[in-house]
Amino acid sequence: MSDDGLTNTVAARLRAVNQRSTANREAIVSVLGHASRPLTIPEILDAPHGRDLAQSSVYRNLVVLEDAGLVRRLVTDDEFARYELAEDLTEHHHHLVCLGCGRIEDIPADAHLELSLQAATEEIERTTGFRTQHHRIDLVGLCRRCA
Amino acid sequence: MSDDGLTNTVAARLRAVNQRSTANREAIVSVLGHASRPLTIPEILDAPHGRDLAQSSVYRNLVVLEDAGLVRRLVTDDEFARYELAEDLTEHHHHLVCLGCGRIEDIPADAHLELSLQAATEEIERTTGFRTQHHRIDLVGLCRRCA
DNA sequence: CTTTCTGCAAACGATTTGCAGCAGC
DNA sequence: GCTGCTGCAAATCGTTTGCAGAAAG
Repeated sequence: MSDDGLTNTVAARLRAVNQRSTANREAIVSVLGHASRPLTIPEILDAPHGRDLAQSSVYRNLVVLEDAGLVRRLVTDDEFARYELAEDLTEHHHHLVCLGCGRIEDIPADAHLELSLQAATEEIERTTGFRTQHHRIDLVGLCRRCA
Repeated sequence: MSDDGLTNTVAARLRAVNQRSTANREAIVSVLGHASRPLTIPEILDAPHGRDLAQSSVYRNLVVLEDAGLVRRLVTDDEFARYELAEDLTEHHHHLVCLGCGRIEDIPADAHLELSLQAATEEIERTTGFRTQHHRIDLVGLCRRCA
């Protein structure tokens, strides 16, 4: 999505949940939109955005952005939560989790794998009554640099 | 694995990392071994084990048990971390994560899905240099009761 | 102008840690 | 008997929250 299209989507979805469109919120979405991986809050605070974000505002705004369906929160084994743009603003992807440096990288979803998972999901829903909303696939190991 | 076999494995792996075999540690492993899903620390404390575990000891012992390769720690979106027996003591499985009640249930791995994922993993390792140690697949949605 | 957002500083709560006494080996 | 485990209570630290002033609409 173009930066402009993204800006419009942000404004629209915030309005839809009765939240105001503010410079802080735009800045946070912009930072996430330019990353190829989920970011921690320290990383968001350190990223350049032409304005100094207060930590508490970032925490509060990420909750709002998540409610608005603009952002997804991930939790992993390390100390900080991580945030990425909602999948309908990016592309369906999975994650490589590095045990060495703690970094998480996005990886595009594989079509054949998605089909297998969809078949397995349907079988599970049939036998358990579970209603799937989305899935997560993570490969956990060591990235090239840490290997 | 039988309860006795498990007890021996626990003793052996603790010894291997220079840790003592204690009643608390056996009790924690036993509780996890009788659950069909990962448990939080409050759940472990509430489970009957014929002995009163101190919260701090449970936290400390779970770290030791994880080091010994007996237990795996999971983190999800809710407030508490969850613990389950290491996969070589159970069977390879994936998780159903319920957004309603927060519960996580084990689900056996599907052979065809595993093959697809293995193929995708090899391709990813080839192109990125990532070294996979294990993977996670979660279905996130609502369980039968919460649907 | 009114309502909501922001930044600061204080509160919260899951997890970790210091310490003195008890248990594994 | 040493050494390391246990329980208690206090500390830690990522995250949340109360409040007074600033910005969105």
